[in-house]
Amino acid sequence: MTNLKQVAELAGVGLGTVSRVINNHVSVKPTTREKVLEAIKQLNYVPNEVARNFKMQKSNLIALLLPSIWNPFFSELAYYIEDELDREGYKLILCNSGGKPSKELYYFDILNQNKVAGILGITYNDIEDSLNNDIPIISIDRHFSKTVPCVTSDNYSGGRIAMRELYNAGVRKPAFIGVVTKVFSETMLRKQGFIDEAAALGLDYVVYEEPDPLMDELSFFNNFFAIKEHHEIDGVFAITDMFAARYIEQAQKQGISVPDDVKVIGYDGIQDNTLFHPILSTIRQPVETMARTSVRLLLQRIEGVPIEHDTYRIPVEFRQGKTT
Amino acid sequence: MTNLKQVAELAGVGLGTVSRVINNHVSVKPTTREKVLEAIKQLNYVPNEVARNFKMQKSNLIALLLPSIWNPFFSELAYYIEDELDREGYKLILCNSGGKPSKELYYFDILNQNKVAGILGITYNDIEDSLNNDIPIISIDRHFSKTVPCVTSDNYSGGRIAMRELYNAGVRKPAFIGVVTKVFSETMLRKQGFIDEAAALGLDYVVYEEPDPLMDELSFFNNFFAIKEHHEIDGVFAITDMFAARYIEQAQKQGISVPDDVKVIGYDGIQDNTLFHPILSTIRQPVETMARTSVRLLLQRIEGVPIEHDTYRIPVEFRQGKTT
DNA sequence: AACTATTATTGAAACGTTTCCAAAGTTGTG
DNA sequence: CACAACTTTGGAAACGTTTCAATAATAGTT
Repeated sequence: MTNLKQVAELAGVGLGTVSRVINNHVSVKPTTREKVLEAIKQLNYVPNEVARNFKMQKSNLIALLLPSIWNPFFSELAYYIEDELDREGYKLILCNSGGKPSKELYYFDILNQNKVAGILGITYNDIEDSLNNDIPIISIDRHFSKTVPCVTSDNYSGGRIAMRELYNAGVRKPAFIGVVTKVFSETMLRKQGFIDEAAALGLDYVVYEEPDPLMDELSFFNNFFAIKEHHEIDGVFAITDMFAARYIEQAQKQGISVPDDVKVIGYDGIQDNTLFHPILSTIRQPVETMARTSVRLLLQRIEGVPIEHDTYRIPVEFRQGKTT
Repeated sequence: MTNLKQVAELAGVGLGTVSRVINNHVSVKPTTREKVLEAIKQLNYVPNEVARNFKMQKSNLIALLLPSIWNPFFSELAYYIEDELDREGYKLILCNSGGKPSKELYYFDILNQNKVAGILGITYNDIEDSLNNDIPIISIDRHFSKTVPCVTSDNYSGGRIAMRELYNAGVRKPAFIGVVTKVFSETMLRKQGFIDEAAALGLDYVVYEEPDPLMDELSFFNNFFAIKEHHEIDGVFAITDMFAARYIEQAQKQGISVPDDVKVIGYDGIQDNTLFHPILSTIRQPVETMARTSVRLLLQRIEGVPIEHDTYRIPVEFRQGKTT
């Protein structure tokens, strides 16, 4: 591998000059620049990013820490994040935490050691304490602390809209289903929106949440359908599209027809839901906007520009499918 | 940030000794090791990975270069790859090429500059020339050259099994649909398996491929259904599950019922196809095995262990859905 | 031409590791 | 106790870049 020194020698200039040419610093005479460029081309020189990162004591790596890339919502998010990062010259490190606290902590350590430039975190657990203030973080969908800005969709409005749409579709005994999320999680607001709207409409409603976020879905629905009252439900707002899809799958096994017996609305608006049976009505999160906003804010942080708000809520919209 | 030197000073030993303790080299007296460990703990020292990578002239980063993480098949693959890499102490860099040659080349350059330890590539284009032999590569689903091992599912058998299953379901006028892939692509064998099996069964068959791999699906199906002969088809083998799903969606708009009028089989076995309407019959690729095999081979390469075969074909299986 | 102000260039030092040679310490043997 | 053989340790050198203080070159002014 050729290095700076070899280029400098061939071009007959000093190390610093080559460095300035590469980094487009101003004060270098056009004729000198030419010589250097020529030498670079001739030697087929490419700067060693690793050495550069080392010297600068920072890398051009941004980590995306999420529960599982396998989840279609996260993979869409990751797609746009990677795209935006690439435009800005950053590379994306992907970390699947499985939603486990230990894995989340583990990755924070690793990323710290690797001096990543920043972290985009979609975390499930309270990891405040282990936050290293050296590394800028932007959180998606969860509140860490005042010092970590959070990007999220407007979950509360989403919850209200969902309930309103169920109502418009004739639902009078609605249920919210999901997994319990921590108090500081933004997704909790979906439930709150649902509750407030149901109350405003004067409806009797059910909230059923699985306390263990890692419990498998089969047991969840077994428990759910074991409760007699749950068979009177005529509308379901599920915390995510995938959860809604699982509900529909299980409901059909119980002889419940969607949308005839029960109307269903999900949350996310994942791409494939047009392929689901039946096409799922949902609250669409503006994934692309969320992704790009998160990246922008993170880069702003990295560059030391102060960030105005501590929470950025992006508006959602209802997308009509065949389940309402 | 504390560094080696500070630890050495506190422990009252030399630089080399601390380094040897950290890297678990043998020749260090137990009492000395204790002292060092104590100092490390006291100073809360963590080794600077960036400096380490620099000194060693290699990083612990592996790049995964694929068309789009948004695609559910690739996101499943990425999930298992990340898992396997993490076990081995490597980090995953994610690169979406969009299947564009320019982007693939671009990423090869970038990754080269960043001295990644290895690359897992799912590429669409002929990028042989730009391969830098310094970086070990394992290819998934495409053949580069003899020097780049390829991990793939048994596409040929998959094609034959698909055709056989269509036949068993009563199909007599089958079609293969997909996008044209390069000669060196393994996925081409799906078509070949289909053709050979159809021929062996003495059937009349149709092969319809879109020449532009980046054309949008809507135009593809418009073109497809515009051909009269295509309305006589009673069975479809699609090159991927997503493609099959799109076919079903479009066919229904044409008033064609699946599986009554046309039986359909996809390829991949993506997780969500149980949520599709109707549940898709498919040839399931053993994604997890493929992912872990690829990683193992790549690490083997990185460590300089020679690799036995130039192609690893993992067996597939038919998974019955409701479309056959 | 002499001097000043400005612009362009040089190369040593530093970043935090690992490696390696030389030196010091330890143990065993006759 | 002297010497050999082995084990353990110290610290300089090196990795490829950026930066910065010092120096050289050039342009501008009188």
